[in-house]
Amino acid sequence: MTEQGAAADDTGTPDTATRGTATPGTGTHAPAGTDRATHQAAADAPRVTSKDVARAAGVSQAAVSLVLGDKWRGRVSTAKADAVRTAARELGYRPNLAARSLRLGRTRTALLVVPALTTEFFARVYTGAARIAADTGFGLVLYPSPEGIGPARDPFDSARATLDGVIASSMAADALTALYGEGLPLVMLDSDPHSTPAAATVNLDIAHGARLAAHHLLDLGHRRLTHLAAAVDSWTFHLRARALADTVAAVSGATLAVQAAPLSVDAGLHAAHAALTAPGPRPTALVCDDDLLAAGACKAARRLGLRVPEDVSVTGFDDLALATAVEPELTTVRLPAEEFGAAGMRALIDVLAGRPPAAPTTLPVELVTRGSTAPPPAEPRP
Amino acid sequence: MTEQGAAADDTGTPDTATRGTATPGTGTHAPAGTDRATHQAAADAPRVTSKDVARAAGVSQAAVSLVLGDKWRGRVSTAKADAVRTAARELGYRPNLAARSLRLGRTRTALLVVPALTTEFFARVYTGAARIAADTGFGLVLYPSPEGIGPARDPFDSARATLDGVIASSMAADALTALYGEGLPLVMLDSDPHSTPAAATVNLDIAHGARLAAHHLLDLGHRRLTHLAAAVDSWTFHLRARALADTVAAVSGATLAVQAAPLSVDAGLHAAHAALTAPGPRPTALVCDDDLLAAGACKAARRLGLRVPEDVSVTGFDDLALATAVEPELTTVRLPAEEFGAAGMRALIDVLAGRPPAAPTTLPVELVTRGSTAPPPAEPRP
DNA sequence: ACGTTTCAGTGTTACGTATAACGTGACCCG
DNA sequence: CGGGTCACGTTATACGTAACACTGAAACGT
Repeated sequence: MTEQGAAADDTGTPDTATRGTATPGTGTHAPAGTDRATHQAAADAPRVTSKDVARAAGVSQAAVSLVLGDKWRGRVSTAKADAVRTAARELGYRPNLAARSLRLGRTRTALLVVPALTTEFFARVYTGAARIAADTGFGLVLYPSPEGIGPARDPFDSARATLDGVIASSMAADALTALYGEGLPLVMLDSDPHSTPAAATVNLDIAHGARLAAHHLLDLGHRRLTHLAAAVDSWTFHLRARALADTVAAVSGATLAVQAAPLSVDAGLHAAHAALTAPGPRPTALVCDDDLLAAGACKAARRLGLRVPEDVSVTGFDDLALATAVEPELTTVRLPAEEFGAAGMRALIDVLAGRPPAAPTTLPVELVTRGSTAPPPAEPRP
Repeated sequence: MTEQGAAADDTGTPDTATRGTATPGTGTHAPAGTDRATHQAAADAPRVTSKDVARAAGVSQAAVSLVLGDKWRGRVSTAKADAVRTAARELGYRPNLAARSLRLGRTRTALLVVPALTTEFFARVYTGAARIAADTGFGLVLYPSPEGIGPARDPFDSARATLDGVIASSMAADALTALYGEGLPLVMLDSDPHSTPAAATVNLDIAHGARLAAHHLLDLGHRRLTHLAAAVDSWTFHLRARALADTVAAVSGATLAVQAAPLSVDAGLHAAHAALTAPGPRPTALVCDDDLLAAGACKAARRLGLRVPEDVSVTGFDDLALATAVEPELTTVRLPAEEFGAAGMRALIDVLAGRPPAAPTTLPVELVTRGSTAPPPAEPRP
């Protein structure tokens, strides 16, 4: 599968193999097979160590460490401290993170476990977490789901040695079993606080979002709703289902059916088709667990000759870019994805610093009303 | 672990600080409330080192390193090698990556530089690269764009010390200036092979994709096309523009206008509106630089009372999830995003291993014909 | 004048790994 | 039978950093 690009060679690529690359000293005559010695790809970097800085500044290495570590108050004179700092700057000194990690036993690196990164939602969660990680000098590495990553080794093999802590989405709960008991500080995103032994928890106010969506539709006059539910066994989706059911049940005469589907446009299409063609009175509103399902639902409705929102209303969840790309634009529950990730990272940093983690945070969500919802069609009176 | 209170040795220091060990200065009278010292969140992990394995297996630490590093042929007996391996397994030994990196001067970690991760395309690129990184025991860290990451320090401050190599999208060219000259092996994704000094290059056959889209529309009979061009100064978009212009120019009587827009649904909407309402004969086809622009273009067309594809055809680029979420589904150029990232990672690993990088790869693209393109409306004959 | 505290530093060590350098016997060959 | 090779290991570093333990002075209080 390596040589893939043989097809479509009409590009007229320069076929001359004479590549004027750098790579000096490639032995042209000797094939040599594989050089056992490291072939010196690009190791011309004269590494600058703290000892070099010390020599340049006329102090000891220990003083350099003190000054650069900002622990020199009353230990090093201001003059020498300045000398150290200018020397470090002029030499372009960068501390060797491997050595520091070895010494300190900490790596300032965290792991973010998400079910899948291609999901725009989790890409945004990552972005938010990475932003504040970068601001605080942390690294953030990703573990984007067991099925996405292929048959790799246990990704936590090296975790204990490499990571200071973990932030995990409850949607990746299967991966968590591998972590459990590893003794790593763990921050959970959107998980049942009673079931998971986490050092801290950050939640989105999912139940409130579901209630907002339900109330919106009920207020418009809808009485027959169907919940296009994610076929994912996860806390956040259980919450949505329950909040939806409770809200609908509170309004007399309203019913809530449920149709499960994996999280994709296509699955949404099929599930909505099933819901809209099921025997009995047709639902007038479809409440979907995310925007992909909602987009699929809109397609299904139109294929059945139904107009959105005149004949059937649709709501989504997440407010992805997709929500405004489809027509009509989706009424959806906006989740603060970046802030979600950022809050998770902040909580982890607190835990690592030994600060008592802030009380379990719950981030507010909001209903964005767009064109995919409207009052139900006039009921045919029998 | 010296016996502290044994006797007054040569120093003759009085017992002013008899407990020179942990927690200095804990006043016995103080209730102590919250210890300022590290609060010991979860540090009960009894780290297993190669020395522990050595002791358990009855060999020296060096032998453990040899065996586990698979360099023991003719140096250690099979029996002892087995003993080492079982001891390592039973103790749950995990090599300390920080120590290894310090010793070796390599980290087995690469950096992927992308313009933005929220873009589904680059999320997929990352996924592909991460998959093969995991398979080969590499780490992969992300640098998701200067504007996305906030006012962090130069992310390459620690790069030289932490990274073995870099994979960079040409769309993040501004970030590359910081890298240039750092001496890190660099693999470029989709860049002009003549302009960038990279150790290896992996390209998508973008020009071919653009030609496919243009030919598709020209074959359907379109003669007035407008290119909704990304307002991004990047090699890949220059390529699209040129290939499009060349292909259209080759068909007599066909014209190509250009309308620039940032890469978003909204920008596509506005740009398409401008293109469709510009003075002169209306274009019958809009060729968009990505699917977001195409989705916006569809919205603009419909708001002007034009049907897609009957009145105006639209093509996209990338084949994102969005392409099948909108209606009509988008005719688009599918780019093998995961394979793109994977090829980049493979190339970098080759470079790092000292193997001559495979010839500049060009990955094939393909046109996916869906519902957003059709023959142009019958021309009103004056 | 004398102990004591503070200032301003330096010497040294350990973190855990990989490998070069250094022995051992045992065996083989001339 | 002596030297040389081989098979099998061990000892001893070095990587770069942070922090502990210590040391001269100078300042300070009485």
